[in-house]
Amino acid sequence: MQSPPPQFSQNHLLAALPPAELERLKSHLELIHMPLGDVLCESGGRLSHVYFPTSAIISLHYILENGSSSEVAGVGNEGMLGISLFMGGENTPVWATVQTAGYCYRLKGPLLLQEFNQGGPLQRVLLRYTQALITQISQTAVCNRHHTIEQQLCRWLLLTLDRLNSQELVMTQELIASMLGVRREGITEAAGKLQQAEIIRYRRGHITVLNRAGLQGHVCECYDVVKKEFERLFHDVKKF
Amino acid sequence: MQSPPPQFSQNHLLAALPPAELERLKSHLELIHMPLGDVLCESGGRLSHVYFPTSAIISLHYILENGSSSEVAGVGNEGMLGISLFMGGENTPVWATVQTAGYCYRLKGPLLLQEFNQGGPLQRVLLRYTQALITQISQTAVCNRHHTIEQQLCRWLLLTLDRLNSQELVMTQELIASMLGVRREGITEAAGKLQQAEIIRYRRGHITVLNRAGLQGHVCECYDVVKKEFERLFHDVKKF
DNA sequence: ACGATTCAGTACGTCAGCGCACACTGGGAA
DNA sequence: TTCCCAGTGTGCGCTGACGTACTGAATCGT
Repeated sequence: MQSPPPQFSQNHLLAALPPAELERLKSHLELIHMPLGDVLCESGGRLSHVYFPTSAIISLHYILENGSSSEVAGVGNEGMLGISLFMGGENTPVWATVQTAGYCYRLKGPLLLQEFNQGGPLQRVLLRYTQALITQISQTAVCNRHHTIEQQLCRWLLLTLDRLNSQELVMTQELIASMLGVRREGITEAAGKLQQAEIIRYRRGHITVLNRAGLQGHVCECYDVVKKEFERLFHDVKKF
Repeated sequence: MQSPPPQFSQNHLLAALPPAELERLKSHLELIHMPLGDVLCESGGRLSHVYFPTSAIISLHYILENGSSSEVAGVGNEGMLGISLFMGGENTPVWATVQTAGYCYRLKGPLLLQEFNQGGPLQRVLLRYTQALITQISQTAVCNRHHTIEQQLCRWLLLTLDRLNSQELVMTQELIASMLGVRREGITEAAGKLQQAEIIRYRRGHITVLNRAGLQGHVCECYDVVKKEFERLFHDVKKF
């Protein structure tokens, strides 16, 4: 993966901060590379930092006693990992793993908390993001109940595409299945249909999206709801 | 419904505030009765107030284009309705309806926002609650994917029981079905099993829980996760 | 007191997704 | 080049939940 050199502004939350605010944080923002599969946080584990992805994608999921699991939300360059640090609980039952290798900026927890408690623009941006995250998780809950695997796969692909600059994602069917909390065979079947429709191409751990509009034709409304909510919440964020 | 005269402290969030803080708010807290089925907020609608239930229970649910829906979380005396007012989005895609008639205290939105922005104990309590709500929604998402209707019914009953002082709830199977986002017949079947096991008794819109421990024997882990997370987050809240 | 209405129970056939088993194959490691 | 195996494609039978339709009974309004 030859990523271009990351810019602070690639992360939408950092980009939403007033220049002076960002400038003040810059010296504390540490750039790190996150390898695929890295576990950033286990259930109940404490995060030492908060992470602002630029090219990496982090998956938030819950794991059940019997070992099965589901992603409840993803975190890419539109967001951040570690809201529990400023929300007050310090940790949560969530697992956070690296779904797509790439870069993040990170900030030490205590420092972020201190900044958050100033109540300035950073606080407003982080709270807005948390609000958007709640929508994403809620929509996932409804989607899990009512929509087919194929629809959910499309949703997941579109959300992931939006976080990448590429049309190709490195991702096995097994991995996607564990994200969505379904069988690997279920993904094989759904992906097969999309492949026949020439919407995607699958090649041993590499998915290439040939026709983004095609995906949008198969996706459930959940994608749009989440997308629009993020736009709504961050469209005018600078005004505050 | 002859509820006992509500006390501020019946709502756990109000109870978690330092006495001085609560005292200051008291004159603005308006007690209102909420009838069953009342719609407090439609998708994208703006709330004029935030609500702190004492005996009422509010259901948060998402409605899909095809009309089907699912509850993503419930709000009883452990919580509040209206987090979007201080999180910054002002509204969300959520619907809020009264699931169990009863009393709430409410506070005008702008006033709450002003208090929240002081950054004091109220802010900390509200953010902690939001964090707990996220856990509840996330667990619902996973539960929707992996657990049977019967398990989910038990979870829902237990969560509802915890918010009431009574062992009897006024609730048709149809209504429960729409909460869980399943068919009414699915609830009939699951409730039938629980009834045969003498765990509950069903009588035209009235459920009586005969054996709470029995419910806990049939419930999935999701109930405990949510319960414990609330306890953890509010156990030491006074310290802050 | 009685009819209307709402609610619970039952019985189909159908289907999406599951669990399991196994066969194939592309591509990296030696 | 060859081997090996992770990743993918299939084919079962099974089951939980769905859609639909209908019955019976309890409660409410008049």
